[in-house]
Amino acid sequence: MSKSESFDLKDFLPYLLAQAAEQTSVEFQYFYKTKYGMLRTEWRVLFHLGRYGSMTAKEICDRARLHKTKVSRAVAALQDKRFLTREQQEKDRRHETLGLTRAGQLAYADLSQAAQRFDRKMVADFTPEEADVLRRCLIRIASL
Amino acid sequence: MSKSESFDLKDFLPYLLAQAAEQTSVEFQYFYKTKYGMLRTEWRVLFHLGRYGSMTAKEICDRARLHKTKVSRAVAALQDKRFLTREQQEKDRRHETLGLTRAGQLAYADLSQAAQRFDRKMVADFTPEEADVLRRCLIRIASL
DNA sequence: ATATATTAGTTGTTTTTGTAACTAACAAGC
DNA sequence: GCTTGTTAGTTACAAAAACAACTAATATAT
Repeated sequence: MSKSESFDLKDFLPYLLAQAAEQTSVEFQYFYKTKYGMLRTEWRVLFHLGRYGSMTAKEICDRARLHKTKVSRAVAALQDKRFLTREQQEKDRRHETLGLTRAGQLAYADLSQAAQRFDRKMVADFTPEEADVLRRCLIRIASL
Repeated sequence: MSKSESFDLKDFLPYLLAQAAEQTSVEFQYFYKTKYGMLRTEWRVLFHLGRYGSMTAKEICDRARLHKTKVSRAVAALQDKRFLTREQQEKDRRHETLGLTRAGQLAYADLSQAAQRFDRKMVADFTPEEADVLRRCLIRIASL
């Protein structure tokens, strides 16, 4: 049997990663999409503001590795939902400081707790060693 | 420090999976997109036909866990590129058997070898044990 | 035999994403 | 000052994905 015949998509890491990511993404969507009508980028932006406090869109782009147009649209959507407010900075009016409203903070608290429970539940399927290896491998791959 | 404050997106498995999948996907795109002008679904369909031989669109849907509209459009695109041909089955004219042309087989050979090299290069960043755990974890997560 | 349900596959419409071009504000060089 | 360049953010348009509705062929039940 030649090498090319024995090779299978099921062994191909990019394929496995895509399938695994898709699977968990669909499951976790229940929390931000069904409950809050958010898109994935919106949840990520909300998370960054909730976790690290007020910051500008640019800072979110850098920290979350998200393109500025995605962030721009997510911010607009979150503002529509009354989850965040913008405030233009006086000394440099190009910057606007983004901050969560009370409703935004509540959504963050709810979602981040759901995320923690979700994560713990996923990890529970593996031994601590496996979970540790998995996490480290993913971090390494993601930061190439 | 409360639990919710110590929790970070960077520790959240669905996030890590998405980032890792995105990263490898972008890299591997060079082969099927830049070289052959294919979309990801097209490459997957091509792969299934190249690897397992002629079959119907439905069989590809089932094996590749792909929605029928995606497969339908990928098949049409691959046909436009002269990579596959369709043949209606006589005993049930709803089915059409899809098969690769010579050009399709060459593209498959090229891409599947590129995939193998890509995979080996990724795995080389890890110990055999790590790679093994990673693969097994991903398979488990993907098949939930 | 004919009405009903299924199945394979396609097409159309709406969302979402990606990319590039744009505006507004500031900074630097001369 | 006034060009030129940069940066933050938005907008507009094109590519792609998601979802629903559709056609055609066959199978099933009465």
